[in-house]
Amino acid sequence: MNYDAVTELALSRGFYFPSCEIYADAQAGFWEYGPLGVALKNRYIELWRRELVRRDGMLEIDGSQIMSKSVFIASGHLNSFNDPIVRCSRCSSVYRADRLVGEAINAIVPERIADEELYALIQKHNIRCPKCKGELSNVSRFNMMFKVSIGADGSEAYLRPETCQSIFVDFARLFKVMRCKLPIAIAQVGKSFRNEIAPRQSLIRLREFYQAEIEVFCNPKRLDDIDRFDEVKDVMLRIQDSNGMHEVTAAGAVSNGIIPNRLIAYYLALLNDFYSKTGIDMSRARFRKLADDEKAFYATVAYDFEVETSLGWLELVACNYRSDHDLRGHMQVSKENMEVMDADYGDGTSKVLPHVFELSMGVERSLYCILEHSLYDDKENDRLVLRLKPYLAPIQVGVLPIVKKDEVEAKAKEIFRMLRKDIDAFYDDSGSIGRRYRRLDEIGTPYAVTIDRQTLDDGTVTIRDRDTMQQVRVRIDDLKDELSIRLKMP
RNA sequence: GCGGGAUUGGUCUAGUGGUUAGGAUGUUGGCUUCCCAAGCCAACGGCGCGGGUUCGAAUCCCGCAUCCCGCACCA
Repeated sequence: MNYDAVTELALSRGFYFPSCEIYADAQAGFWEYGPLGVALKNRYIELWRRELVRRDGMLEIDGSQIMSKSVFIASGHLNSFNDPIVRCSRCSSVYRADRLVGEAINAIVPERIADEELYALIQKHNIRCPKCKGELSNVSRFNMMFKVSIGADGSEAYLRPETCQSIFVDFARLFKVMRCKLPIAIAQVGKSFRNEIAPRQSLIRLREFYQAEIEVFCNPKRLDDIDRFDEVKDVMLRIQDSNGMHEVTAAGAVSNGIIPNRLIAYYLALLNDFYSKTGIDMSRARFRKLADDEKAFYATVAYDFEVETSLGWLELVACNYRSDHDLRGHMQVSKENMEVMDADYGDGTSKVLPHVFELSMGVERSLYCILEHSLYDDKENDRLVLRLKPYLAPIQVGVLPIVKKDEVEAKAKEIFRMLRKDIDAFYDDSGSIGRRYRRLDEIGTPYAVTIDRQTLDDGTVTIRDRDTMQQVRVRIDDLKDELSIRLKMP
């Protein structure tokens, strides 16, 4: 299905909708999760915990969203998480100053060039607005972080632009108190904030959004020494690099150099396993190796996990080898030692400043892809079906009396009460049975339990399967078990 | 941020200055109904915000905001 269909479903059934929408000064880039959306998100996160955090023995933390200025001096965000821009004084078009100059003088402009130098170049070469030939303003900076002031004296701080900085800041303590050994992964799911110039497309580019990030701390000399690699060596990965698309096993990708080491291959494989269980069509997904000019300022090697949608290829997860960029930065600014002890591998030292490989996941984008890949227009049966994996469905089972008559209704309510504490169940007795099935189909409810006259005679009910519309009859005594089996996480 | 288009019940939409603002769908209640959006009755619910023009504005003009498309930007 396409973006419009997903958006209409989201609005009409309360998966998500614009924030502050009753006010005219509502800002773009902020969206709310409704009841179905938050349930879907929670189940998605639970699958993430299962397939990544627990599977790999990661530590999970939950850090502050507001962090002090020093954090972002150390991380480089105050200097690098902003773009030099110039504005045309006539048509007020805005351009990236470094790129404009680079194109005009046909040379590469260094990343760390000062604004004054950039402006000097603009004047020296008489660079004008590409659109209207108007004069360009002074170079200014647009920082993507939201600044906040704390307390009565208004101390400067920032909303975190990525969740991972808490992990780096907390690393030294966590390593000690959790008795860690390299390699160790630390995970966090939470909100991040970026002051995007042009938020677009509902959940795709937000100013406030959830990230689920994993930072793997490792000894840079031991990147091929991963005990658990055998678990994933046969996982098939689709990897695109400058030589084209490769469909290879994790082990094959390492041996022929498509992936530089086993550590990266191992975590890409875990991520692949996770996404293959979300219901995203993996034949429309790939890991794309980024070229040097696409990478973030801190990355030395980067793969994006991308999924094809009606909006084109969407980046869901940035997988960056950040080397020691972050720990080194925090070590220098805070004077806190971030080195840890590892085994002595024969070079006479066991002290190491860990390197980091990260999996930085955009939660909203992932949920959007799941919705788009799951939504199906079943023309044969004249219905819209959200074919979510049962374990991700916001409402897991509908409980429906076949007719609204005293005895059947009472029995149905009794069964609903029996289920509701263990299973996300929804009771519905309004309208015809077909209409109620359709409503459940549209929000992705995988099963419907129907109570009919036979229930009163022999204590059985039917379970209807959303995708096949087939029904099986089970005893009420077995119902909870029957449903639990079907709803189990994979 | 630039250019273009758009904004009417929860959702989709008709409406070129005077309409009781229409329909579909939905929701609620009732009747009917024992398996896939059936039918009947009733009810609920709307012109993005702010200015202006006009005797009169959903409709014309200006500003703002949001949404969509393209450009630019994007960890």
